[in-house]
Amino acid sequence: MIWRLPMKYNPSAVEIKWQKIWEEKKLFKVETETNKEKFYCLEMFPYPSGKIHMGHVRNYAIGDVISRYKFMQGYNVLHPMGWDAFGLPAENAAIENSTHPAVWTKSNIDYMRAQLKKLGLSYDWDREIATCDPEYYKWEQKVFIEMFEKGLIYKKKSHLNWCDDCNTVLANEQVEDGACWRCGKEVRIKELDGWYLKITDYADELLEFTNKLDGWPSKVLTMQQNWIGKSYGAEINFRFSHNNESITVFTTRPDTLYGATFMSIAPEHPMAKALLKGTDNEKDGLEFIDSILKEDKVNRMADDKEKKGFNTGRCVINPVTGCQMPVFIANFVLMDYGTGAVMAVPAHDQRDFEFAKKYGCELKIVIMPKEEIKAEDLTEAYTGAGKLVASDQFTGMDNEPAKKAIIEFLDSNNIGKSTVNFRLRDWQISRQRYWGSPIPFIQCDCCGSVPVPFDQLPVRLPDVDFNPAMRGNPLDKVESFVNTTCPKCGKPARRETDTMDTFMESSWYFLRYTSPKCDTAPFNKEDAKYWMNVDQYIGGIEHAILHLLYSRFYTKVLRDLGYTDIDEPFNRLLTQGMVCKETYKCPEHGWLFPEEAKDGKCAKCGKDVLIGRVEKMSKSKKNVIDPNKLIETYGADTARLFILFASPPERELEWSDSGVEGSFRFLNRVFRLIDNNMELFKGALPAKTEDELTKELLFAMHSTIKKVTEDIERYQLNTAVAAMMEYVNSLYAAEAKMNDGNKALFRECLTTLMILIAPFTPHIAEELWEQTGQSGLISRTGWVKFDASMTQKDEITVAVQVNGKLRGQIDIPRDMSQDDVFSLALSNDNVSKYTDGTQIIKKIYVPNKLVNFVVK
RNA sequence: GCGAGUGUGGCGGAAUUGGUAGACGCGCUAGACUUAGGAUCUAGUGUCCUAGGCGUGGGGGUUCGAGUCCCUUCACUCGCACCA
Repeated sequence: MIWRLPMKYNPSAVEIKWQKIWEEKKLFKVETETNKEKFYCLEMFPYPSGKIHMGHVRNYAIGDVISRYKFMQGYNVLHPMGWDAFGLPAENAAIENSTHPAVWTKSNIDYMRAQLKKLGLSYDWDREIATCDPEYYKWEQKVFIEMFEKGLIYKKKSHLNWCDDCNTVLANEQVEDGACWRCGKEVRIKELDGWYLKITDYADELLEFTNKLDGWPSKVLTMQQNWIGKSYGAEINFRFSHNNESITVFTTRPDTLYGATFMSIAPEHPMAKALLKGTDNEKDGLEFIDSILKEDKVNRMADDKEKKGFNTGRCVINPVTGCQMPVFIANFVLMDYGTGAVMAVPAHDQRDFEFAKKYGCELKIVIMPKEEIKAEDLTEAYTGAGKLVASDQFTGMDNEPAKKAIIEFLDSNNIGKSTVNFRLRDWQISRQRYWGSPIPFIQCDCCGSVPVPFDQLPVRLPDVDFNPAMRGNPLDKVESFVNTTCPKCGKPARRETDTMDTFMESSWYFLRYTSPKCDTAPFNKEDAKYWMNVDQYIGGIEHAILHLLYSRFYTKVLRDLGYTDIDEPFNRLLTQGMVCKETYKCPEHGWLFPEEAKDGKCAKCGKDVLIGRVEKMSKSKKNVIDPNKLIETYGADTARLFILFASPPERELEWSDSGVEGSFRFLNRVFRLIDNNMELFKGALPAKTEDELTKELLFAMHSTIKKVTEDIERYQLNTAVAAMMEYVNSLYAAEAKMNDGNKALFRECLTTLMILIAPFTPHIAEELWEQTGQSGLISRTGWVKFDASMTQKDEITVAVQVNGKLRGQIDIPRDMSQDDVFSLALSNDNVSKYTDGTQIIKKIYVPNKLVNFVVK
């Protein structure tokens, strides 16, 4: 802790002063009429949870450097901020505190906006949006109806987690040990209606474009590719032996069809109960289905879950072998992948193998590897490549070409066909919750689901009194909201009370920013055309799948509805790493806040504190640093600088209090350096003369500009900061040697320093700019350019190696001829020690860098 | 299990194209200034038996030359996970 603040640099006064000036001058308000090239820099907007945390600070500090840098480079920069304002926490807080979610949300937004302003971020606050604003969700509702009309939305029943007491659907993560997280009631699976968006219609395009998003981290693209999960295979029909019906399976291994000895279907499969009808075991079978469906989804999908099945007593006929295959209902078969039924090939699929061992099913080898295997010797399924055996006319074929051949055979006999399957499922957007955008539909007994006419949008959330006794969806109980008339037939009808998943709002907010006040459409087409795409998007890796995939999908939908021409919203994506910190634990009091663990003793009991692992900052582990306190102590500039310097943006950042102090020290050094030389900025300076120092200063200045510029371009902000620190060190060294002839140059070096630090620590830069009497604001000053010729030294030190080992260094004039370099190198005392009496068989010269003699 | 990533001093991290490993910062050591120093400044700081050797998780390879490329192995992190 600093126990005496340095004399002149007073961050809190400086920061408040400049934040006020920027705001008054509307410095970052977007220009509308301009010839400048545009740059759209966007950070993921926050959920207004109450206050900003360090993850936000890191996200926005990175975005701010990029925006301010682009701004100084002369781009017309769009750098907006807003609020992902719908969602569960607001509603839970409302119920708990008997306040309306809108009130809670608004006060959080006001508080967090003030916090962001304290960080000195260059947002155009005139474009601020909050997604709970009816002027925002109105357009979402309109687009929703248009999607419906285009066949991209449907309603379907499916099996979901349900709590009887709360009367609502629960997400998987809201089920704890099979019970409701809020009331503790046992959760059951219920078949329920929900609204779905047909994201699967876009699966192929979403997948294909992952190959074109070269500004995205490959990690995110790989995750999305896996999520979409395209696989090629076949659909094959199997006839039942007891009636004329058939059942279809999906398989990626049609080459193993001759080895299929039984079949497994999902408990939810529509045929499951029908199959049991009339069998001896009907009652047991139905009980088995119920017992599986009763389990919550998390449990059922658990890692080490034992495979369980029930033999229905029915059989299908293998279409190529004619064999009878018993049909099992099995707990591990998923209804929402493929067809919900699989042909089981126990010799060549590990799951089927385990299942067959347990229930005594036949194993039949049809793929033979080079080293022969026998069914009775198998301890696990053989899933590798090989030649087909016991497969009629396909016997002897390699299994890969056999896949195609068997599909062709099935196709020509109307038994099956080649098909593509996706892991991606349609997007279920129904939430039985209040605090979300109402789904603009009316349920009519005669007409079904009828969209609300456009002129009646938005469907606003009705006013509700919240209190702790509330259960279920508040909307269901608002008669005036629910009871309406059918827009089609005029008869009494019920309004839809499901609201939309909040990922809907975040799927298009970046488009709304381009014309946030547009009242005739979701956004103005021309404005979107000018601003899109987002040139740089920055956010957490946790959104790699959901938000980023939904946004890509929604953008394509808007394109197909005629709203835009763009295929993809985000050109470049930067996923910043987590902010982590050491954890502290007291043997008696558990997790401790950093301030409770000072000097290694628990503040409550004095016991020794256990220092735990470095983990992501979280309230539960108490390893958090409050941005407010940080800014109070050191100022926003120090907070920003430390965060940018400590780690490259994509990687984890480990919090370090002494690192923060180091950054604070650096800003003091900058302030003092310029303050010490204030007289250089007052009046005329002597004419320039050239000496050694001139060369050094020119080199330092131009190479630092080059390094900082190039590092910002490639988003290596930590090394950009390091370069500025190095520059300041060299300026201090030069200051001691300064004479009249290079005062003017030194002044130029200082001016350059202010400009270079401006995107990183804008307040101190602005203050020094003013104190040194420069005109205008530094935030509006052009970025500095470097002269490449100045970044090269005339005298260069070249490393001399003998057999790859460093033996000496020589100073040469730049671009000396190769032969001269060799002879100079050989004349070096230490080098000649290793070359004398040997035969030089090879000489290597990397110009201006390195010499290597290979000797024998 | 599948996929991706990471591994460099006491610590956070540099090394952009295969070319002097350890920039910059933290910490530490010594000194200066000082009533004092947790401020500031100066010098030093990978390691060892200090000629020189050894050093980027381990082993092997390619190369005049490898933190960087290839093979192999270990450890950790993240994502997905009965996806047929």
